[in-house]
Amino acid sequence: MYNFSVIEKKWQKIWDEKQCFKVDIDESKKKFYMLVEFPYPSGVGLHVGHGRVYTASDVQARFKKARGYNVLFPMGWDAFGAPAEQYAIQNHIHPKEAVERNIEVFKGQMKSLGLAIDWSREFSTTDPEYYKLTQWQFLQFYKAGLAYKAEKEINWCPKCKSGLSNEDAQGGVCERCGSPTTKKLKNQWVLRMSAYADKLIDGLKDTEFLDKVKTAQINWIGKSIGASINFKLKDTDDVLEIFTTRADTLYGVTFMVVSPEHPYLEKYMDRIENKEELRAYQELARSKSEIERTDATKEKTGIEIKGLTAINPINDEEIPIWVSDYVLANYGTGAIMAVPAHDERDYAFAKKFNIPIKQVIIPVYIGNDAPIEGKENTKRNTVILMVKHPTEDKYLCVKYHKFNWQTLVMGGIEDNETYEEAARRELEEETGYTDFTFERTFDFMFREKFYAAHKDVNRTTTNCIVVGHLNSLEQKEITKEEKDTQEVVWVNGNELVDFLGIDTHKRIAEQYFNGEEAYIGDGEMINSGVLNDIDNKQDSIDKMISYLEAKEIGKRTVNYRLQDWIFSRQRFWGEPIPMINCPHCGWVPVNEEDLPVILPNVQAYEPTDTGESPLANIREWVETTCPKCGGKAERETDTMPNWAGSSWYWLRYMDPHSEKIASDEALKYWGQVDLYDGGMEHATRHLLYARFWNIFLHEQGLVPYSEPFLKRISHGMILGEGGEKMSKSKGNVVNPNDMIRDYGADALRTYEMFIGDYSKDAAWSENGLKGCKKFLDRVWKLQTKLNDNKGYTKELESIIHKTIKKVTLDIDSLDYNTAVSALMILLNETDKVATITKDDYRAIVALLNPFAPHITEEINEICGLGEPLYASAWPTYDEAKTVEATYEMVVQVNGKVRGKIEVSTDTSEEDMKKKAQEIDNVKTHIDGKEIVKVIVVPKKLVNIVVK
RNA sequence: GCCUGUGUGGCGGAAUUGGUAGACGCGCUGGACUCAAAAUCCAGUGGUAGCAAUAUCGUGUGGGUUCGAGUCCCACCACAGGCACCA
Repeated sequence: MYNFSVIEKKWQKIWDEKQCFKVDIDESKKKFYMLVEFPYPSGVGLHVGHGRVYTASDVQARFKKARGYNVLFPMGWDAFGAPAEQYAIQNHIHPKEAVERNIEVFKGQMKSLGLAIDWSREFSTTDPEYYKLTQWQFLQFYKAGLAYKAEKEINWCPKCKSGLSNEDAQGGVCERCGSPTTKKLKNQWVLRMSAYADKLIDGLKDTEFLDKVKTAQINWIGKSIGASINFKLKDTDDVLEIFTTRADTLYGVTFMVVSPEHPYLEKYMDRIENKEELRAYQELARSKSEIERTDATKEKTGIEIKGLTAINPINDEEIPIWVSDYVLANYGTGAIMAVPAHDERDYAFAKKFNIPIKQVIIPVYIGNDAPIEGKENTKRNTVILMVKHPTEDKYLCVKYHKFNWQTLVMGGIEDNETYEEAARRELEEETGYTDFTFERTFDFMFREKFYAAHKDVNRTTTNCIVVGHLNSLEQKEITKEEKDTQEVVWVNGNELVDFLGIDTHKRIAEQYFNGEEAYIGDGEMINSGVLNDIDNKQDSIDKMISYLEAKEIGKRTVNYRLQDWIFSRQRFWGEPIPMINCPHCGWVPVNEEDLPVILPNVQAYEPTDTGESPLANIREWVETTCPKCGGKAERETDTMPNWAGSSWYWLRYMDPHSEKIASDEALKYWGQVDLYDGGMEHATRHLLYARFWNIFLHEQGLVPYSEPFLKRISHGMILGEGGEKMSKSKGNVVNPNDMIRDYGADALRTYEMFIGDYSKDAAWSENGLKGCKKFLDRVWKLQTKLNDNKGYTKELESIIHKTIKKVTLDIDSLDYNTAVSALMILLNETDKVATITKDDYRAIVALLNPFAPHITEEINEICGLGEPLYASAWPTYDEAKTVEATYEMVVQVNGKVRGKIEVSTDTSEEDMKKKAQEIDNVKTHIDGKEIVKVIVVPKKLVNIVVK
């Protein structure tokens, strides 16, 4: 047979020595920039999952190269940050050494996979020449006013002893170690990313990111349009500013809520009567982890502030102020107007603390008998009664004889009557019961529009639901008229919903048993002054905001969930932030010609307990002179987050030895990344940071494109044989080195492409890998079948053209698995012929080359099939020749397959119909039946419809 | 709770976008070669009934549209991922 290990090493050496994949700017060719996320060189080496991603990128790169593109396919190392540092701490070596060692391992593994990488462009984010430019770019942010130092409540990981950005603390969990994060007040460098929120949303239009990636970004940015409204603080000159998307509900405000961190609490502490209680609550909130605090399912907590109230600017009502941690300090203004009737959270809070609920939007339902157009409409206020039986779990209903209605007791409210009075009167009139105890009314009323058949008019009722119970079943005599029209029925609680015949009454029963909910839907405005009678949300919001703006008590405002980027880390292994703190001049940037600020050698690089970077202990490094006044000054000791180096690395590949980010020529030629492959976990971190960074560079005139990446795809994971995630503890980790040793890189690559849909997870199967090895062995063995004929073998011609077409289109659309399968089909066809030509063989190895580059080059060379494949053009196909002379025509009767027949491809529709009906089995299904119609799909099928 | 996805043989997965469901591979069964095993090669392989031709059921569940539905529409179920008190 053949020794794949020898062949693979041979070709890897040739590619290296001849620099086959080294690229330069070539204006005569179209460029293609294939980028795959560069790895953190950790100590464990590559995973078979990496193998899948790098192979797919490599297939793409080799394919595009063969198609005539000038392909940039680079690789580098994202070596600052946690993985390298942790490896170093655990193994007691300097991170720099650890990184060098790990890079060697990674690079060796990539080479043994046979990747067509241009290694002349390799760099590491930890190279001083590279991080010099990272620091330089930070200074550009600083000079543009987009980097600032601020005392901020930030996410803090107690285990890593470092601050984290919002993106690094998603879900209240540290991105590095998984511990729950807390909040800490720290002086931090921050990048003003929030100012780019709209640009980050708009820019997505110019990209071809996967929809789920776009959605994730848009959700993370969390744009919401609303209004900010100023509530006067009573007896002060201050206003409490709030943000709301529901300005339409301003009349429904019954309390305010501020976050425990709100500055007014400190400012007015002297006036607050329940200081002790407030302090205790603030302390409680602070001590909680972010997960505990933001758990939406937990019960709401809070306290009312005594001695401080607000004034509703729309109606001058005095409104109590509460403190609760369900209001977040870092969103909006850290304060809200609470409208319990129309917000779930406010409703839950009001219910718990017995705060009044004021409905300002009333839902409108169309009754079971819809209003009839043209009939007179009358309006009525009504009460509907939920009356409980004195001793049993039964509820009072009435059954109307005439109209077959089954309802709760109900009736109109007369002038000057309270709900309770109306309820008592109706109860007595309709049922004779008098011994009634009133409990409450529902929080929400509703309107119903319907046709009242008994009066022949349309009605609009405004309904209040009264809840109470009877103490005894004593009944007064009721009028004959009432008796004749209806009958009193007691219905069991569990049968009530089914018993009631009207949707609105069913709903009442459901709400009675399950509890009411805040009404957040559309409806008609009530109790709302200037807004009354508007019947939809959006109009109400618009009208209210215009009104507020006219009166200068509020304005239209946009709010974002996206926060500024916390850019300081209290770690050793990162880019030093090139800033100097001078007692006279304040923060002064390091002179650009003094860059890079080199990361010094230290004895201890473990994080400190003081919340300071380990760099702070190196006095000779910290102590420096002020670039401005020359006096004594100190360096910033915090370092950059590990996302800094990855926020511009794709630009560096374009020209990795430039003094600048890259030369203008290179930036212009390579432009945007055409295809960027990476994990979904970066959709809202790296991808957002990188886009922000690039948009900024573009605005500074430093790069030609605003959006860095044209197309972003994401790949599925490789799972263990059982379908679970590979992990050491499960013992199901597959080491790519072992697979390469046992089956060869070509087999591993082919299998990883064949394993399944590239965008989806797939379970590893060593038998599957063996199958692909077998396939390559069979391709190898075709050598024995070579003849001296020219061109394609006649019997194979059509399938070869078809396969070229299929593989070409499939690689273009990233359907690698079906491309491999098409090649397997082609191979199976070659088994059916006695001998093949060199041209047949050349086509097969050329198509297979991106997947299995070593073995195909070897076959190509020893059989003398042509130029080396790495330097050859992709095979072409003739569309006309992809069509075969005959096809199998399918015949259906009533949509069921009843026969198949081989016919010539140029058979006319008439002949198709005729031939279809000649098939014996078709005849048996249509004999004696009437043919209704015959459907013909050219070159495919005939369907005979019979009755 | 909300937003994305995804549900197809024993397994990984195909299906030209409404036209033969299960391509291709794995596994399994039988056979050839071998003293034997491995490797290799050949044949078969969704369920049920049948010697067979063939019939019938079958793409998470239940409805619907259509000559024809894995594919389209409605409702539901399950799983995965993301977000989650964002006012």
